[in-house]
Amino acid sequence: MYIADVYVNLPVKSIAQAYSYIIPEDKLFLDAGWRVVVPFHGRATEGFILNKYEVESTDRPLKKITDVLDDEAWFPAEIIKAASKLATFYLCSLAEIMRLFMPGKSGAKISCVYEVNEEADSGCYSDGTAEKKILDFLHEYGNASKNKLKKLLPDAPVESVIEKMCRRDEIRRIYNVAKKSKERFEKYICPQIEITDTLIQEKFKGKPAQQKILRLLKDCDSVSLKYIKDQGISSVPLKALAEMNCIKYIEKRILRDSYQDFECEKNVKKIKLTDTQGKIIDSIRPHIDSKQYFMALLHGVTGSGKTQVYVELTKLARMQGRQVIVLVPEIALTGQIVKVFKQNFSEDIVVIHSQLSVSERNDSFYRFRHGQANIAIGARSALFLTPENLGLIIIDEEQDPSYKQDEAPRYHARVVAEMLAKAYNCTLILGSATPSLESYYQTQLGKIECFEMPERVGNRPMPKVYPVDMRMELKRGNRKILSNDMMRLIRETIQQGQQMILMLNRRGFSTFIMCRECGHVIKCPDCGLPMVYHKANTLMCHHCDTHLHPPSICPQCGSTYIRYFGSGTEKLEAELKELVPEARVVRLDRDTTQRKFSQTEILSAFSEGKYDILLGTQMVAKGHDVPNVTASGILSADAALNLPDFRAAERCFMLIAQTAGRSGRGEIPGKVLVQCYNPEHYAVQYACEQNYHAFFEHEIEIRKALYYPPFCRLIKLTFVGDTEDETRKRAESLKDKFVSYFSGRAEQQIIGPAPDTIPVFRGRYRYNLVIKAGKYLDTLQFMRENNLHEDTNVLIDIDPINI
DNA sequence: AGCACGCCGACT
DNA sequence: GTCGGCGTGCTC
Repeated sequence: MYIADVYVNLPVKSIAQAYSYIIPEDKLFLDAGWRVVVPFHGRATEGFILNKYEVESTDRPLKKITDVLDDEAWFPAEIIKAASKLATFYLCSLAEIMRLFMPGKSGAKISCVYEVNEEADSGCYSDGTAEKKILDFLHEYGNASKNKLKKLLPDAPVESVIEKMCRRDEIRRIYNVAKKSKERFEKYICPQIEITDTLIQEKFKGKPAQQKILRLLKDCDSVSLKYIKDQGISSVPLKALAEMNCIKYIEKRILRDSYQDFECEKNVKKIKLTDTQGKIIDSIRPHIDSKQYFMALLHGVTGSGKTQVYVELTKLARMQGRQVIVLVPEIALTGQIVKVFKQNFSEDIVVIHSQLSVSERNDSFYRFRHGQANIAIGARSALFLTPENLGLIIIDEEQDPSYKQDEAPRYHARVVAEMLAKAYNCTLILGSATPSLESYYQTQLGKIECFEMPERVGNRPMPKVYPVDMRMELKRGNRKILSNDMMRLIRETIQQGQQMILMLNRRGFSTFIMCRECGHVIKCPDCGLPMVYHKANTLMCHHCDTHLHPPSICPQCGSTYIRYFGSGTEKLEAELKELVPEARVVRLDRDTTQRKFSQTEILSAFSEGKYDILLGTQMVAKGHDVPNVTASGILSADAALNLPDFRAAERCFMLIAQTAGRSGRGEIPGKVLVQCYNPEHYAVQYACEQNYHAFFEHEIEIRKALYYPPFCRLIKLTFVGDTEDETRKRAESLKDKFVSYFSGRAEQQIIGPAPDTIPVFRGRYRYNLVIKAGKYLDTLQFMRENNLHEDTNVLIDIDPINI
């Protein structure tokens, strides 16, 4: 008999291993890579076959594969190969990685109906019993879903009756892949009773979890199930409340984004390539044609026409009949690139983004899988399509931190793309105006090829960038967010009918509130970070999204002398309205874009000239192209410099360079003001000169001296535990093991333990160790020998974004 | 994900 | 000593 090892696709990390199933006689064609339906814990579950083998007999009874989902293997061999390398690299299970390549987070929707066994006789039950009614119903109608049976027998314990009848083989379950629904739904709960404080305290006394749920539901129509789970509440109390008819489960439709309806003019004028563009394309062409793995970095200043190079390279790959994946940091903010690709390739494109419904996502996966569309554009999840014949991967703005997934598995799109490119023998192009130090260093070592595009298209000048020393402003008595120079630039720009971008990298109104009497800062009750004041009279935690009402007296000393400090985009918006009332201002940050569509709406309204000033967080610095923007201002350029992170300077440089790059893309040269408190800092200076190479040379020396990436690989280990002492001790003991394991090898270092930036999260203490690995493979070996990857109280982050 | 088991505090 | 809430382990 043939056995298949199957990974199930359930959205839980804990199911990490493969389970064995018997391949039924009529499905012997099944092999590695096929998607199937298997019974798992009594339910039909989507899974895929990892491998297949023949055995004489099994040492324990195995279940059979119930159904097959596709007409061919879902996973090409290349993907299985790349995925197993990724699992090794990121020290996680293969199942976790493979799940990324399946559309739909919680697996294919599988419905289950019950059929009657023809031999079963309802005569052996007396009239009126549930068993008889079920059998009679099934004999008459053929099959029925569980819900139908429940409606038929509202008072009977239908589930347990069904269970018993299945065991007696009177009825059997039949699994079907559910019909595609057009919309995507999210589960919510909503209250069925009037919730009052007294009710919570009296009727639900001694049920803390249920009280917590009811408190969350008080004063609102519904709360998403995900939010409840995020509060650390298990499914048990939810079920209890539902059974008491206190709450009801509902499904809310998730609105779709507008991208599949993205229309654009088809007859574009033919673009003549510049010499630089032509030369680069000629150099890469042989690599694409050779069908060998090749990786290159395209370093082109803002406005140098990288997008056109992407288009030409895509054409080359398509001429070979091969497929292309284009990654952008955030699809809604980079409509430009989608537009250009649609103009060139129209029907051949699928756009992948997080707002797609399961069925839309399924369709996109399917179309790409079968070559009905051959170019995919999307955020990092577009890497997990399953192409037959991939020929080119492009990662635009490769330095962007959104390419790092911030939950397990914590992969970086660049690493995934490299593994895929190697497995498919295809070309990988990284593009950026300000490449990450890691990537640019690789080009210096000659490990990846580098193509430079130092000039803007049409010889347009780079914008002029000037620092503004805010210390001098303060001395002159200006305590506002906007300096006098900035005010002048804003007024001039508006008077000339041009547009401006203002970047302040903090949301909200005031960034922290403090008691002037005792110095107490209001902190988030859940994670201990300072709470940010937002205009709607709420305090928000930007980490875990907790909302509070601001206190009028200090919770520590009772003083009323509470003051609001720091400024965010909301305050800037208010200040602008007061100082430049004639300006039409629009704000772009996470708060204004919570509604679907609005990112694109705001950006297109701005580019149509409906607003004079676009202000916002770093969102405004991403790759959109508005020719009428002639000025930009950066208001908190060096705030990030004070953070204890080795990438602080790199971030500061990139923020300035990218915001500056948004201006002067049309005929009129751009002007940029950079407000800062450290204008003499090298990151600020080189950014104002827009001199990437000088910045790189300076920064790389510092990284080398302090032994940081790209000279080593960082691994962050977060220890989680119930008591502070025990957690720290476990971290310390691992540190000792590490030190003795690598006894004195200088290239293997370990720092810590130190409390995490969020020292206590949901009542659990968090301590970090940071490993600086000169030889990553050896460190991997060490972690595996100590079973760190199996320890649920240790979180592993390879190449963390912040430490 | 969601069911069954078993721990632990509240209450006869 | 028993009952019920709720976290946790397990799913071929």
